[in-house]
Amino acid sequence: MEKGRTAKQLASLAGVSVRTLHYYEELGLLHPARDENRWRRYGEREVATLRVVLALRSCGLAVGEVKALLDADEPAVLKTLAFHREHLLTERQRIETLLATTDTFIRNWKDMKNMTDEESFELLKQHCIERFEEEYGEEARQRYGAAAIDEANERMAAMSQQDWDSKEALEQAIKEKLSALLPGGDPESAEAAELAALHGRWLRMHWGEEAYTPAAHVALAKGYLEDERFVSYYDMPCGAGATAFLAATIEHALG
Amino acid sequence: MEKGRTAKQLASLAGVSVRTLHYYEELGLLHPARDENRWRRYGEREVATLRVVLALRSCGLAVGEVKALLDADEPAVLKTLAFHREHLLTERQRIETLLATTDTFIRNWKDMKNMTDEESFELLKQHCIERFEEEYGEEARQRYGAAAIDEANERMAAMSQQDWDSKEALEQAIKEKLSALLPGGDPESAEAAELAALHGRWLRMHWGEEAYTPAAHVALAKGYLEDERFVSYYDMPCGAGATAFLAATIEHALG
DNA sequence: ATAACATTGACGCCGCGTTAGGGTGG
DNA sequence: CCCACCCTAACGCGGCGTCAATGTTA
Repeated sequence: MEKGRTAKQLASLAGVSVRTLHYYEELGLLHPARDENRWRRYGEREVATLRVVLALRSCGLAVGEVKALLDADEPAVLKTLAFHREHLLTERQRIETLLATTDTFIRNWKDMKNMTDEESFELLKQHCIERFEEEYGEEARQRYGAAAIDEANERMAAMSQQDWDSKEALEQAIKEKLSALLPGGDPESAEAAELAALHGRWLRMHWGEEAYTPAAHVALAKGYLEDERFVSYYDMPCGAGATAFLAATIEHALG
Repeated sequence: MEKGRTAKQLASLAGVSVRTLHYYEELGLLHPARDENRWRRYGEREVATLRVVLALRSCGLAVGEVKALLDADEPAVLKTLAFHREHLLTERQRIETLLATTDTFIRNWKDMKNMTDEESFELLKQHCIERFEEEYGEEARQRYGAAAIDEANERMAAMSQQDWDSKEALEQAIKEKLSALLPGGDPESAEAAELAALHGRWLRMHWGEEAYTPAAHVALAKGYLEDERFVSYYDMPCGAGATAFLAATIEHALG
């Protein structure tokens, strides 16, 4: 009889499976000793670590995040927990939306069959808003404030089919002009000023005429450069440096 | 220019990726025609189908469930949606619990380090309750009523460490006796009556002394046989037919 | 020629559950 | 000899995203 608990012993003590212990070890959360037959032996330190891990998991944190917290100090832990709390609130909101949608379909399933283009267009917009939220939501809220994003979303949801089409066309036109100007182009040329104007029209569709100011436009463009996902939104289809070029263009035209 | 939309056209029309269209086709949800170059051509029928698929997906239904609903009649659809709604309610409750747990840890993270055995024991019980809910929750609520299950969970959460240990010991003893008696044993023997008595003690720990009646005990045992997960709970560790033997034992001793 | 489409095929993500195949302890 | 435990290695799930390699159209 060696020192320390075996896998099964710790597993039933902690209420998890042996596989879970192995998995946590694979990811570097646990480091049990081994006896002469390579059997894992969990000492008091591992038991304590596992307790912390399970406690943090019970908040819904991902295992990777828990790993990062194991060696973190208190402020870092609190920051992660607060961040995670926001995530949970978003999740709850998502569930609420799913419930509402489900209830709608339960109430009148017949309408599904004759769903008009109009109704399915609403779904499409909803879909796009959700995609944005998933991809950029958190960053955008931190950078521009939750109220601004919520308002932009509402504005999008209120768009007519025509509005929508011209928004898409505008995005297409911006990318095409950007692609055309990027190789060796001058951000201070007249062509570039047109590009900035196109982007301004696009922005006004999202923010509304009243909320738009040239200064805010320039600030937004600078903000783009600080988030790689925003950067890749233009760089990926138009080429490396596209976002920087666009930002320079806007700053020269409006700054 | 052939008839019907190409993949990209339908994708941007519907607001999903081309990969998604391919995936739905793999699973048999869509069946686009092919032109002479094997390019997919989506006709009006596929567009309509996709609309239904996305609508049902927007309720949070799994793709497999959506597939099953494509050829289903209205009552079947409504039944699935109602079932799904219950699932969403459970999910929401889960998020609420995670939020509460997270808030607790945010309020006093220091206590984590000195978490006593007592507190981590509470977590263990919570954990076990959740595992039960995931595995048997829905079936059990349908069979025995939500109130009974909720009460059993509360009773479990209120158990002391001693109660818990004796509950575990009891489960162990039941399985051992069942394993011993199963090969050729007689459900009407005195040994078998002891087995039924052990199971009765276990049940009283879950239901409480007042709620227990021999008749309900017998009914429960019969209920075991109608859910394969309950059956395998005893059959898997003790051998095939263990649950049936246990039920026969209980019925003879108490019926 | 170039770019923007199209095709099939396959890996990756997360958190384990679940075999499979072979050793060890009591 | 048996059984309960130990080990490693690997696939599987869901819903696609994301290459990769190759062909087609404008």
